[in-house]
Amino acid sequence: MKQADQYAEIRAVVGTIPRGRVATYGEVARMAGLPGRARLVGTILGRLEDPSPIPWHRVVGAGGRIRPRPGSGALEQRVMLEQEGVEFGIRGRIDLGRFGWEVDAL
DNA sequence: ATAATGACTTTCA
DNA sequence: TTGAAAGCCATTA
Repeated sequence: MKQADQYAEIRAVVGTIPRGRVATYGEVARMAGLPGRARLVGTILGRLEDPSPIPWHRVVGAGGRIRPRPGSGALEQRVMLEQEGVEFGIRGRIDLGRFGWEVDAL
């Protein structure tokens, strides 16, 4: 399998995250068929062009925490998520039990 | 081919 | 609960 396909797969998975929900880097990697490549997901999202159709803001760190990153996008991400209805608790944490992606299984 | 880097995660003090 | 350290893995230099 070519790496270009894996990149596409990751972008596809991120694009599948429903509005108002979030997924962790690790989850995205696993669903893209690349377990253990959480960092790769972050790397790819960071290489996306500014105006990208990919909802990168729906990808957060483990435990529903916004991961610090170069630039001031972290703040933007939080704002966008709040606009989609995602609630942030104290300390800026997201309750994955309610806003996580694969929570419908209940 | 070796070394450094990073939008990650988990473990331990 | 918070912060530091190590583990992991593909990309870059």
